Amino acid sequence: MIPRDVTLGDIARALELSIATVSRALRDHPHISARTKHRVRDAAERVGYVSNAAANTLHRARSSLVGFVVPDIENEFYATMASFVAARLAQRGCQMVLAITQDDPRIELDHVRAMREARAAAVAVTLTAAPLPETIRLLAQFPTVQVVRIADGLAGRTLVVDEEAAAMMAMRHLLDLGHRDIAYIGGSTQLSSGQHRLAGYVAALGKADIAVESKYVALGPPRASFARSAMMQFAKLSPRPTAVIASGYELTLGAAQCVCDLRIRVPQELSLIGYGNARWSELIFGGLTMIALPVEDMAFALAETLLGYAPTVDGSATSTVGLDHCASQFVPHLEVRNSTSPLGSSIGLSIGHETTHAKGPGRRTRSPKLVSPWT
Amino acid sequence: MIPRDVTLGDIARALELSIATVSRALRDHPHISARTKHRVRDAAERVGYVSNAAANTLHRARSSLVGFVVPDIENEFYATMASFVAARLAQRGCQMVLAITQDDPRIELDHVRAMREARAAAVAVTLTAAPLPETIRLLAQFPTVQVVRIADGLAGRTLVVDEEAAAMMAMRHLLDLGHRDIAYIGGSTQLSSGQHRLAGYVAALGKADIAVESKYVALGPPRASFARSAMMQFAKLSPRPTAVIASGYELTLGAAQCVCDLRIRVPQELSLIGYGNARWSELIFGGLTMIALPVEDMAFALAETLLGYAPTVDGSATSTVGLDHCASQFVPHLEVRNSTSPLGSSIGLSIGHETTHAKGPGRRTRSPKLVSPWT
DNA sequence: AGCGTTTACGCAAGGGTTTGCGCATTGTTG
DNA sequence: CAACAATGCGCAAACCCTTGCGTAAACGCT
Repeated sequence: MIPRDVTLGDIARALELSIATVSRALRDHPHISARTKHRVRDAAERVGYVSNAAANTLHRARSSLVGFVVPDIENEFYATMASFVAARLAQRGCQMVLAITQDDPRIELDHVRAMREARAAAVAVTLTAAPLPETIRLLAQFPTVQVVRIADGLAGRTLVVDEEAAAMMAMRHLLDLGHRDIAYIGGSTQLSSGQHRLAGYVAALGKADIAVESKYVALGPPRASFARSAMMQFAKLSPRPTAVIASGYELTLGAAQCVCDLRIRVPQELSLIGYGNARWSELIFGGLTMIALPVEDMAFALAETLLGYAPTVDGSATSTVGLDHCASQFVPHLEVRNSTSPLGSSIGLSIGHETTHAKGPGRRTRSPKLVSPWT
Repeated sequence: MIPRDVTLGDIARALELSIATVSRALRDHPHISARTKHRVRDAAERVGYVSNAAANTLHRARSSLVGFVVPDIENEFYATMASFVAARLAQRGCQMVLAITQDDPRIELDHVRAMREARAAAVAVTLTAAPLPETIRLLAQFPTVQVVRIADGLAGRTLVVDEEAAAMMAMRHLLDLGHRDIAYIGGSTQLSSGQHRLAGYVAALGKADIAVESKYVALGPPRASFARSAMMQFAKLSPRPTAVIASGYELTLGAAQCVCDLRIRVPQELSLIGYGNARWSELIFGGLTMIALPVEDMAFALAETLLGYAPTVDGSATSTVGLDHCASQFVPHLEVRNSTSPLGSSIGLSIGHETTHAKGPGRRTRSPKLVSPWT
């Protein structure tokens, strides 16, 4: 710990070789004899040599770090993405550094600056609603890929979701079930994602010739607390909505909390659709119908893209191959479960509405058995 | 992007100053005139200078990076910890780099090695069940703090939970409710945490003069899938357990999944206690009784400890102050909700068992209102 | 023997920053 | 007025590694 780190020089001295030779031996340079390589590696192992990443970074003016800037790691979507991407990058000798902005532009800037200082090889970002100009300026200085949310004025690849289609899909499902009074809880329209999701909601209503009632639309920060209070408002409305779409992870959580607090029976009294890839979605309300994102595909695409930008450490050619396979725009699908039912069907759990756009196998959608096999 | 990064030298040349002066001006060194400082800062701003972290790290032989090695970021406990710690560290100019091991010792080693190469200032780890010797050797080379799980043979601070007390607390709750056939799903006893939790289970049974039935104990990898199959096994038992404790985040998730799949009614047919800080715990089964950890306290302690090791960037004295306030061993508490009920009370939701060890205000424990205010 | 080629290694530059020390210039005191 | 402190700044070393180029030996060939 306190003892100075062992350097190439130390090994060189011990073996009476030059630093250059030691360096090359460790990097498996062709022009070094097998015997020397062996001696060097052996010595390195013995003295516990560990290369100095800083010196490397300094030399080649860029590090092998890759940044991932997310608003919130407790959101399972980002957690999964981060997890997956980090694993993939690690395989190729890149470290992912995760930055959490809490949707605060100041914090965001600090993180981006830090990545810049670290000479990160590339960075993936899900920007805050109103990024500071400085943030954009800094981001422009390295290969950037924007995830989910996109800001204009920033070049580079983008990985987005067809939010509008997603929202329309959910709406279509509800409309098919006969719902007309459908409320919507969404993130701020300053977010590109929030904007498009709302657009989908509006478009779907338009198509069905239903007017958009502003009292049925709640837009705000993507926090559970906001969704909770929005839901409370809906509960007080006179022609009460018969269905609600919460279009965000936190928003879904908040809406669910409120529903639980108020002991609203789902789907008998209210059909509810959530958004995101929460693992708990199948556990509540006998299964919460969700707008689900293809996280794995997206994570794969993101990882490959980032690897394309990163310095190829192990010499393997920059495999841009994967990039062609994966799209830039991903389409979500609706996981129909039991939190949505035909309007007016107050007869316990509803059945027969699995004919919709659900792509995945419906096996996890539970049938309305009443007798538990447990007893 | 391609244009070479601007360096101190560039600024120096432009201003006809020496590099040293520019450096000092930016770091607010006392022996530089205000005028010069201003000129330098102005120029730096204008040309978009951003300091080279690698050069710094190289110079002072240690970076301002702090590592956090966790098994799984989708576990809300670690997500919250990471989130909190990262925020705190960022305030002090440290970057946290998150490493996810997936409980794989190989991956763990890779990450730890990378942190070593990056000359991280300190690292917090939640080790895998069987860390590679090399991993331990590397960890010994910097200030380490072990979180939740501890391995012997590794010095440094530890941040643990009184797992045994936690398990006993949960058991006590169930025993008080009249349960005798209590099953237990736990993580591998190779994990210090798994070991102590199990010890608590066993001890509580011993105190109550109940023999430990091996068929009621399932130990395995801390994965939801394991808990799920363990739960399946329990369901097949002849004297079926009337209560189950799942002692881990993933394990709780898995157990809950199984319960949902099997349509077991909770708490009427089975009392269930989970473990961790899942935000969804209040949403399922009308509220899942949980062994909850004081995450925030722990995160605070961790952050302060790490800051104590980190180089004080902004010159502020290494505030080891916080450290005295916070313990090394944290005591969990039981959040009693509605997934546990007295044995034999098949009368819907149970009431009146809020007299137990629940520390927090019981306000979120829902009363058995049957009529929803919604309708 | 002479020549070209391959193999094995060393020299030294360069990359950006920090910092101890030295050198002026200006201001202060005996 | 001399001695002295304070102020403001530059020189150069050090941090560790990579890599282009140079050198020297060994080898195969005519």
